[in-house]
Amino acid sequence: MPKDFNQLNFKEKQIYLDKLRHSSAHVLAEAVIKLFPKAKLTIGPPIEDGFYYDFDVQNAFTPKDLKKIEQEMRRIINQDTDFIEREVTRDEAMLSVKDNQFKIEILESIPKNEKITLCSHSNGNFEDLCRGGHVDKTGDIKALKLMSTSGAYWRGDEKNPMLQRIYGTAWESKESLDNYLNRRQEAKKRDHRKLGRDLDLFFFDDLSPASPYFLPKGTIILNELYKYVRELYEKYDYKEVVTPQIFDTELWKLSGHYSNYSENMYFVKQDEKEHGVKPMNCPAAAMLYKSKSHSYRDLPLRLADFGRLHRYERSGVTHGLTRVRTFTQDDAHIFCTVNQIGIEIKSFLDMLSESYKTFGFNEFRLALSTRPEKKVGDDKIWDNAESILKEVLDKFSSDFTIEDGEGAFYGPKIDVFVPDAIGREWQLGTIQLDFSLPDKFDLEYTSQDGTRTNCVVIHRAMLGSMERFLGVLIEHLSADFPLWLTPVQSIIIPITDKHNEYCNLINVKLKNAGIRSEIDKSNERMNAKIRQAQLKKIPYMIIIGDKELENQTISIRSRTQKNSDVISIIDFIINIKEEIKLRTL
RNA sequence: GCCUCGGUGGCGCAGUGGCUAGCGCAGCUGAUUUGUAAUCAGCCGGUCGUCGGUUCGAAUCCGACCCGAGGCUCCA
Repeated sequence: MPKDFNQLNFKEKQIYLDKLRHSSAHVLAEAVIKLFPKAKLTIGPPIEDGFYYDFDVQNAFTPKDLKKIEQEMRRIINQDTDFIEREVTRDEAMLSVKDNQFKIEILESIPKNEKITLCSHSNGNFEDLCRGGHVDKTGDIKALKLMSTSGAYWRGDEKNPMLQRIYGTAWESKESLDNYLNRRQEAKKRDHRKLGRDLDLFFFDDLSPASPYFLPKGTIILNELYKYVRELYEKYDYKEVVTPQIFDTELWKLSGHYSNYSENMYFVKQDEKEHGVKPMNCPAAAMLYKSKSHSYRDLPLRLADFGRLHRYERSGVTHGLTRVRTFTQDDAHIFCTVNQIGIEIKSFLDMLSESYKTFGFNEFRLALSTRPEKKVGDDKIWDNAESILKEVLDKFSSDFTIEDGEGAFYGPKIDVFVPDAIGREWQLGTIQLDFSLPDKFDLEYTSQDGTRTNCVVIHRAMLGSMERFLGVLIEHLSADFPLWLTPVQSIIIPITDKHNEYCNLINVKLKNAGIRSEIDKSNERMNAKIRQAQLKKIPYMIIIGDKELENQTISIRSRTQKNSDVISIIDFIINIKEEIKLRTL
């Protein structure tokens, strides 16, 4: 560690850690070569919190190998030799990697005018083609741990050979490493898959892989989410519709999904005809729009559809609630004129940030994706659309990224990303312009001058997949749901069973007030009941004993506050209803 | 899809060729009637992911398949 590491600012620390991790990757490479002389080196960059190195080897590394490799790395680090970079000619570099097709490929991809450097440590015993950027000595790697192995395709392309990757983490001090490992432990506790089971929210089963079953408690949360979105729809002037689930393949041929998306679709045969289960709502929305003729006066028309979607996802990519094969979205399609695009997008982003704030997602990332190579519509339309999106984004947020060429073939889009507990980012909201759908489905309106004009379609989802949103939300809140969302809002705990009757009375009052309340009449001591309630993350515990019965009061213990308040049932109901209504976080 | 690891009662785990496969939690029954995070006791529950093979004998070894976990363009 540089003496003044703690004096460095955030950016400088990052730069130092990158060097440290990149250096660690070199040490890893040396250790692997020493233990597995036939291994071929490929690339070994620093990543967030660590580094990896991809090797071309016969057999995959086992956990035992990992231990041995780590030991060898320790030895190299203890030797505390200097990292040395030297510039070489292209020919010299080529000679040094002549047996390694991967390095040759890398070398060939380096622009002609760029310098070529080799880096070494261990007194020159190990040398690797490398752009540079190391710590001074191997001994500067103060804390290190190999984390895992995995297969990884060369350059990430599954057509390429698969390499074996080793992930590691490296830090400037032992404390930082411990800190990091602790953080991972904590994040694991927030894993929505675990919490979902523990709190009886949902489960999965082999007979319908990657398809969640929502238990009553999970369903309450989902329904509260729908309810909230519907309230916003009211406010922002959307109309909700319900559309079919399964369509004659004709529709998917018309929409283009049959040729572009069929590998992600489920098909069923009935009456000698092929039908596709919908993976998206848009064709149905288009049919709905077409069911009557429209005037410019009808626009913008915002049609919301919570339709259930099915998408076949490859077996290796599904993940808890965040990547499933069947889900619903708070999906809507906005049919509008070209001139209305800007204002519609602005209004949507307003609604989106209003809702994200309600959930405590104060930091989300916006990404604008622009025209890809394969696209419909001429450049003029795209120029216009992209500049509208940029303009809205500029006004809306100082901080968004532009992903060139990442747009859908039918139009540019803005995606909203939110990180989960372990730092993985998930796309939640999205807003996409579509120049293709109106054309394919003849979505027209009669304009002021009586001519028929194609409208513009905007696809948009705010929370995105409701299932994914719930998954990310569970991790974000550690399942400490705000009162309005939580399945059981209060639990009444009688101290002995002679208090049961009074508890029944309170429960009826709470239920009449629309509060989701339960009584714990189990044959347990109060302490155990409190523990249960805490573990189930129930916001309010109502403790009832002799005192409460006598004074006709209740004792409140909240999940965050041990000390209980003794208040009247009326006051409690007033407070709790206010908290629900305001959707207090 | 591909690579590695894994799959034992509802959940979390132990058990690596040999007696009726264990433990904790949960569930059920009984006793206890207790003031802010676990009362005690008893009972129920498993063809060890599925199918096939090796073996006198398989949860344990081998193969296939299913499911899950961590990864699979953060570039010398």
